[in-house]
Amino acid sequence: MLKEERFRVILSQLGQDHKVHLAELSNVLKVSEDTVRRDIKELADQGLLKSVRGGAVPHSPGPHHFKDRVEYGNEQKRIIANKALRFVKDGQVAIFDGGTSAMLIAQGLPKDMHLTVVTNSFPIASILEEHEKVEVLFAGGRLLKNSFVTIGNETIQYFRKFRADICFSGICSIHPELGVTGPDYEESEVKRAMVESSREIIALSTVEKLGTAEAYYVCPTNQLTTIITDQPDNLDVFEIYKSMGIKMV
Amino acid sequence: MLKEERFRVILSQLGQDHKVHLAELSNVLKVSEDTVRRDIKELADQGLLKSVRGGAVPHSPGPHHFKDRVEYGNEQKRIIANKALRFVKDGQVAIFDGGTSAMLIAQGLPKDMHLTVVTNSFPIASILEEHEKVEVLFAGGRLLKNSFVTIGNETIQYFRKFRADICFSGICSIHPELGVTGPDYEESEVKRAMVESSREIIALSTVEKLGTAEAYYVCPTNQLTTIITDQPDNLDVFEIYKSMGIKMV
DNA sequence: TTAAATATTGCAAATTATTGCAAATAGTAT
DNA sequence: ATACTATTTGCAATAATTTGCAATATTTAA
Repeated sequence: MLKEERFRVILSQLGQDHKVHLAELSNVLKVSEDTVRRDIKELADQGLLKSVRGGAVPHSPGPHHFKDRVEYGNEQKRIIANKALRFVKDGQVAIFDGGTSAMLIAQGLPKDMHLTVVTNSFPIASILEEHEKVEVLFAGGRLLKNSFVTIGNETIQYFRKFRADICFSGICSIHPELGVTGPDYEESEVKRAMVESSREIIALSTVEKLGTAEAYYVCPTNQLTTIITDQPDNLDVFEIYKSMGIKMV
Repeated sequence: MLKEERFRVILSQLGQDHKVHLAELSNVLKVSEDTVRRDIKELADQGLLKSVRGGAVPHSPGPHHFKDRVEYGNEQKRIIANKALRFVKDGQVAIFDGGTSAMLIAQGLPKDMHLTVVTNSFPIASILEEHEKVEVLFAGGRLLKNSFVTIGNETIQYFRKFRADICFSGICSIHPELGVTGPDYEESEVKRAMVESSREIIALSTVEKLGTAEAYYVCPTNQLTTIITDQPDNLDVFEIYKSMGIKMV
């Protein structure tokens, strides 16, 4: 088999799956992983792909570039996302935060739903590319590289300009008296801006986070409209929140 | 068997399989591998195919759906990017626009260079993820989905907040009297904001774009500091720009 | 932190290219 | 047809490239 044939296979699979693995290619092409590695290096030098540990990804970041970073395996979050989808209605303005839960919601949105989404998350913007009727308004700011979200004062100011119908905010700690809190100062500040810019606030959490608190304050608990967890809606721990007028799902 | 007949067979098989192997052809054509090699060399000289180790592949290689990626390897733009890299200095604040030229520059930046990059392009932000010492400030705004850049008033306002050292702006039309112009209204507006926020402005263009004009105005030509093209710096057409105090590279 | 997975490097074997050359072939003018 | 020349072909020696392997780093995940 010619080297060029291997190149074709590699690029072709990359075009299809948006990623290739060394071991897999080694099997398919019947050559050693070393050779595949060398092939990938050569293609990378030509700018045709980007070599990464264990394989390669497309070099020009297309629609799927950020999506592929997500772990979709988490069943809890998937349950939460499915529950959350019921709350979005056609024509709304929605704020999505940068967590993986919100990402799964975006992923699950009907392709023909008309929506305006305000977000500070590259992955979410990337996912919504395929949703033709969704207009994406992206919050500028300083880029947090590992998580691909923007933060900082600019981001906050951007969210403040909106009055959204609904806001999906990922897992923070929620405590009846201590309020909603998060582990990172700047991200918590951004979350507050999101929450304060929205009429309806859907908190996405797991039961373990209920009744706990962390260092940085986001908002009072009674500001939440709904708390979505991965559990049935009739747990005892939910009572205190229900009594505060929060819908538990 | 005539040489021409062999040529026919080779090209025919190439059209069918997108590849030919020396050993295989040697069998089919009943001639030595050396002869096949020489045949292929001759066809390659005529530009009818591309000779590779062990055989040959079509001259414009690869399936068509990779055209966009192949365009990435565009030699012209690579030349331009290499020239442009000399202008970036450690510690600067740089504005990058959303074109592929600017993308190639970002890609070529030394991994250890300390830099602040302001951009409205997802791909550029993504490329710069690996550059640990580069801080990325991302301009918010309405997301243009197909090209993954933000545009609109918000984007413009974001750029206006900066006073950058250097700005890399991709191919627009450049005319001595009519100024710098572009084919899209909103993108041209954003480009203007970028240009007006920077001390030094490096225009990335090809010689064909020089002396032409399009519908939407970006800035006066003499506002440009440098024009980088894929050609040597001593062309006659460059004189008019040099006389305006613009550095031609 | 350790343990596992992946990368890098150097190297020898296998494959393919290149070169020079002599024999075979084809073309041409007598 | 013959002699002559130019081209083509196959072969052999040599050079270059590619490939897989093993030993050694390096990175990642737990």
